[in-house]
Amino acid sequence: MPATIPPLPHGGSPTLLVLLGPTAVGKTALSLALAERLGAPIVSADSRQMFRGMEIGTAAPTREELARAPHHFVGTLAPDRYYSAARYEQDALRLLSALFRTHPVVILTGGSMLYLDAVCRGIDNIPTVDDEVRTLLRRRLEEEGLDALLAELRLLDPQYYARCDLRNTRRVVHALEVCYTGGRPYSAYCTGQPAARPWRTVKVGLQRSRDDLFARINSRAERMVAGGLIDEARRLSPYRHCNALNTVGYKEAYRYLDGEWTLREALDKIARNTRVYAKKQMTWFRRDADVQWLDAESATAEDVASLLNEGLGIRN
RNA sequence: GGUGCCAUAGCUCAGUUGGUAGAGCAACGGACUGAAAAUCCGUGUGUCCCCGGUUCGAUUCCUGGUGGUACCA
Repeated sequence: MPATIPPLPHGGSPTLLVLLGPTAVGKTALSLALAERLGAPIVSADSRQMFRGMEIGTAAPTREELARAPHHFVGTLAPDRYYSAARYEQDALRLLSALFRTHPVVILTGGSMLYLDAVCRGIDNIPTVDDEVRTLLRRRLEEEGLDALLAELRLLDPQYYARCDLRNTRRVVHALEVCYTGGRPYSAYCTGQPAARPWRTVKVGLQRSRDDLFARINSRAERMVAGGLIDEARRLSPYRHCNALNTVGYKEAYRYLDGEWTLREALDKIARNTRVYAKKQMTWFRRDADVQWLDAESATAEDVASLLNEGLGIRN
């Protein structure tokens, strides 16, 4: 429990303390120490830890860890539930407004890059795609191919066509879905303007040397498998085609359960794909100039807390 | 011990009728606006096992060696 609750920093404005970094860097441990030091609740920004029953494969906080501070958005969704970054933004904003009524500081921690951005900067207001439109476009993609859809996108939204990754089927289809659902070009909804937030945001990133991080990822993969990841995947197999299970760790576990890979092969791939994921996260985080980086090996809750009092942070 | 086959990128392998070489995976870099642990894009990093020989030129052909592998003893 918190020894002292520090005075409201920055003239009393509520502060969202964002603790980010690649997977396995050590966010959970530091977030708990911080929560205790600041008396702050923890809001998870992890697109996979939100689902129930995926504790081992997502390295979710344990029962003991959860007991050390109030947590939100951990294990709250059924695995077959549709979810998205935009829904997360809405859910998180609602939650944060409530939490700030009683807490001067709230900790937002996780590695889901788009989820963090959704809270910090916002996602433009894009219409929700009709199921009918979605089904139709998927069928047309199969029957007519990507080129036909590209030609259509070029006509309907030349602006997006010009900057779109034309090989990325998912993006092309989504842009068309929005065009048809909203009756306006997809790019018309993309303002790129950061949303205003009624709180101060301080972003702290945790860093480790690549060798160090990769060694932690490798040994964590071993521990997951030893700790029952395969059984967990087996229990979740009714949902294996849901997006929740389109996740590093489970995909490889199913290849093993299907007899395609040995356990050793699956384990090696889990470690490897987790390393690839971590690199992708670092690529994303690196370009964010608002992040203040700390060395994960030596950073203490005290170090992070002191950043709060320096008046640094982003005000939208 | 004998005979055959193999030795090329970090790994699995392709290829060069003799003109110093490429795929997949990994690695490295990047993109990212309602599926984001998702989806997609870019980059070849090499004593072509070693010593000789033939040749204008050998990773490629030939002698020998080393290592591996299969079969026969």
